[in-house]
Amino acid sequence: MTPRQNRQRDRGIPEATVARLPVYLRALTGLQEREVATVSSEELAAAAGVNSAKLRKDLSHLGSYGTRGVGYEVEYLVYQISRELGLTQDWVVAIIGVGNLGRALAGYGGFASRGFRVAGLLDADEAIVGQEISGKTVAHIDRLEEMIAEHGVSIAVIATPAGAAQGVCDRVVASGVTSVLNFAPVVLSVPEGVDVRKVDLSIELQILAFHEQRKAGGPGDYEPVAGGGEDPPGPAQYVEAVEA
Amino acid sequence: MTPRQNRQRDRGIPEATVARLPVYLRALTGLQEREVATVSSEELAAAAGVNSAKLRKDLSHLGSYGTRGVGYEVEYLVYQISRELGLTQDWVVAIIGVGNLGRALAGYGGFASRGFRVAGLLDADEAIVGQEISGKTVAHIDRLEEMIAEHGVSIAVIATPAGAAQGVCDRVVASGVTSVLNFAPVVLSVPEGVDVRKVDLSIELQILAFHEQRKAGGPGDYEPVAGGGEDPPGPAQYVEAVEA
DNA sequence: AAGCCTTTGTGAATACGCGCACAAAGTGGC
DNA sequence: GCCACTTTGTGCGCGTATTCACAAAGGCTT
Repeated sequence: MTPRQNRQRDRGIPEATVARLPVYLRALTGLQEREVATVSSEELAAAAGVNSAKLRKDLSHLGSYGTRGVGYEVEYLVYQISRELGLTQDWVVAIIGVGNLGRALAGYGGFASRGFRVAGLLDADEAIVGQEISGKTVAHIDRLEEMIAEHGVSIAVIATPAGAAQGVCDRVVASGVTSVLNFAPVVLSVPEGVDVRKVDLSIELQILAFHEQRKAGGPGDYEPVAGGGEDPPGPAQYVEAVEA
Repeated sequence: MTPRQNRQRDRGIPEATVARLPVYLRALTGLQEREVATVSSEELAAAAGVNSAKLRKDLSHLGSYGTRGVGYEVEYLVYQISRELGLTQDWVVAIIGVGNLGRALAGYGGFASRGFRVAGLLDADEAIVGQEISGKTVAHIDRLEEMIAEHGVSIAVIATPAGAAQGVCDRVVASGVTSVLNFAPVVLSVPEGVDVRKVDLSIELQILAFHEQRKAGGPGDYEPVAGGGEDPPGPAQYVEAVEA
């Protein structure tokens, strides 16, 4: 991802900071529910699982919203972060692909609670079209463009099989959508100016497996290839290992 | 040190590299299906959506597996990456929390296809216990420790409501699990040596909203203080703070 | 075998993110 | 009003990640 030129003022909030703001926000709303009025960077950092200096630096990118000697006013900070993240306005979301995952997403409470409104569910499978899921009727994918225009969809959630994802992506982008959340296990290619974020369960598991393996002693406890001397194993031999 | 550290199965593979290896692996298996025998770093990088120099450097951490002037042999590279990630062995997974998301996870094909075996599904809800989901019968959460020990679970997937997640996490960690994939919207605290990865749909959407908002002109070009249209949360206090 | 062409592997430069440590700023007590 | 105490905001150094650019290495052709 390119560090896009951010000409807007001094609003160059680091990407790493942006990624943490939602975490802070969640911790803060938790405090709000417990009616805590103010919180120190130390406390909030602990709740968010980060270093307190990092938290202060992150917040300093939004402005100077703390009070030295006291801390941050919870409610005020919630509002500032929400505004920075764009959560003070509503975002219209379309979920494309109503398989197991799409269904789970449609029923996910975390959407509505933060200003994300699911305008519609779409699928190509005639057997699914027409079904009612979480209070919404599944529409046919043919009506994708229509729905995007009609409801003003600005974020598309792609939960289709891998093979259909790029095609769907092209269509939503052609319809003017510039933000895509992709659950399909493919790398989507999009034109400049379109943001894609990817969630991939399989990749997360593989990363965990790597660390788990390392804890257990790393790869090559056994040498998987004969003649494991100093040279890298030749290409011819591993095939047996793989197919064995 | 010689430029070629033979057997540089250096445990110091950068985290950023590890996170990309599964992406390369997926691109490679795609090539395998199309029966492509060799691939250049340029082509593979394009398929994985990264810079080719980065790809080469990533692969160089695993060893010197390419041929200059030719590229990488697809099948060989698939094997090497799989081995490095620990996918040449089976990993036993337990899914805790069988709501919408847990159900979707249970049926997710990406698990089984990479050596992840779902040993069991667990839930606290008596109405769900006993149901059959994707060929597995849901067990009661009381049998968590028993199941972990019996099946040798090494990765726990937590898909419970937020409130239950930390408790479940403590229990799986106490049972010896050292890798956790957390879907619950909470920050889990775990002892040293336990890896936690988090997937949070809501956070991803919020990050997209931030960028979407910025594309549209950024937050609060005008001061979003009282009278500005929306009702900011909370009474009068922070309004003063804004203007002060 | 020699030369040309392609592509890898990597040194070097740059950018970025993190966390320490501390001065500045504000609060509360007396 | 002054002082002691708390906590923010940030300068700075360090380590990691990314990208460029090129020499080395291999194959292919003649």
